[in-house]
Amino acid sequence: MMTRKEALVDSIVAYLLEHGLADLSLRPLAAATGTSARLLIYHFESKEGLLTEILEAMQARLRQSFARLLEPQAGGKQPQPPLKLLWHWAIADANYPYFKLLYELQILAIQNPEAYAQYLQRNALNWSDLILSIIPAPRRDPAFATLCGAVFDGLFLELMGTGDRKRTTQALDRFIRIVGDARAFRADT
Amino acid sequence: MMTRKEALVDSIVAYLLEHGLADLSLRPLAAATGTSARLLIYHFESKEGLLTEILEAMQARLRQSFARLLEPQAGGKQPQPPLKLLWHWAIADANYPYFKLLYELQILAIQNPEAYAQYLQRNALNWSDLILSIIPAPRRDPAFATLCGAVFDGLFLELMGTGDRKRTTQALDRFIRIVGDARAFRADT
DNA sequence: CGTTACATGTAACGTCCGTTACATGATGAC
DNA sequence: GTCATCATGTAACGGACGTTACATGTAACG
Repeated sequence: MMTRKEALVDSIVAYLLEHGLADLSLRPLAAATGTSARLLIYHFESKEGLLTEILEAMQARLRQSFARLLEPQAGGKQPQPPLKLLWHWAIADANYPYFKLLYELQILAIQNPEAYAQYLQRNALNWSDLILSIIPAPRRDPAFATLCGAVFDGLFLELMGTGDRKRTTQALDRFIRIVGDARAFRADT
Repeated sequence: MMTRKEALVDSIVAYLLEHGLADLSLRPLAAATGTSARLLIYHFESKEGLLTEILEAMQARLRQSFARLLEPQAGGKQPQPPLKLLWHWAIADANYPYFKLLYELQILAIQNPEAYAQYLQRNALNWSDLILSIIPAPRRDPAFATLCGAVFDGLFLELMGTGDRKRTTQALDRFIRIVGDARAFRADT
């Protein structure tokens, strides 16, 4: 059975995913989620507490989704390059809005750390570590890991700006092919 | 001779570069630039007008700086890969804050187009076109151009988050080397 | 000197913000 | 049935917001 608050968290998550963080304000949020500013404070102590809880809930959902991504690899699927696997997971309809929000948080924290950095610590997906972990060991040096993370971030940014899934995905494929072709990574050198 | 307003624009640009866009408010801005909210409205009509003018001024400065970057290539410098040239220009102390702000604007416009997209149109550096234009013609296909733009954006994002000029620059060098090595781009295939 | 245009100060308007005080339903325990 | 606990509604607080009304200073021009 779902408590009132859990249902509320669901609505708030949905609202934040749609409207972003920067202009969040309690009364419109309350109206959109069928409650009142009074009750938001009652359940979450403060706006800051609300954001903390909601961002934690989001992070938990993303982690769950990520775990689900890794499961079926035991099955007989043809193996995809890890970067491509990660990409299609991130741009899937179910996960895309979460990433959008986390990128917004990242930028807000850069420009206004006093206000937003506190949420970032809790919500560091630790993206670079995650990407590093899926890179085959022989290539696991800092420069290449940073590059892979940047390709991912940059393509996602481009996707958010243009909505062009096809072109961004092709660009990722190109990257993967170039890396595969590069002399520095081929066995015969 | 500098009019009062031109001097004011300078101060406001400096303030915005330091504090970002998302939480801009007239009274603190006025206090920091030695004027009053009353006068800001007087000179710029409205907050929206102020942002429009200031962002235009920023864009003009960046364009000037970019023009200065291209000039000395007539001289006897050793040619750098275009991406690397662009990168060192963008992360130079004088330009870095402008890029930071433009990335913030980009993200804000993605999450809240009603409020911010209007500024984006005027301030589209037309990044992808710019990057496309510096790519040698034989490689000028959409996927590769998108990839180069993404590498740039992603590395800049990483730089903003971590401040690690060295690692991000090394990652760019790695990208350039990988591209140079890739079979798909070598003459002997 | 008077006029005109630009520049500036003071104070307020109405609105929204996060938050709180206070009262009151609902629900289950004893 | 009473009592405690959770939940909720109404209304307001003090403050910040963008903006405006109104008066005043300043300076160049006739």
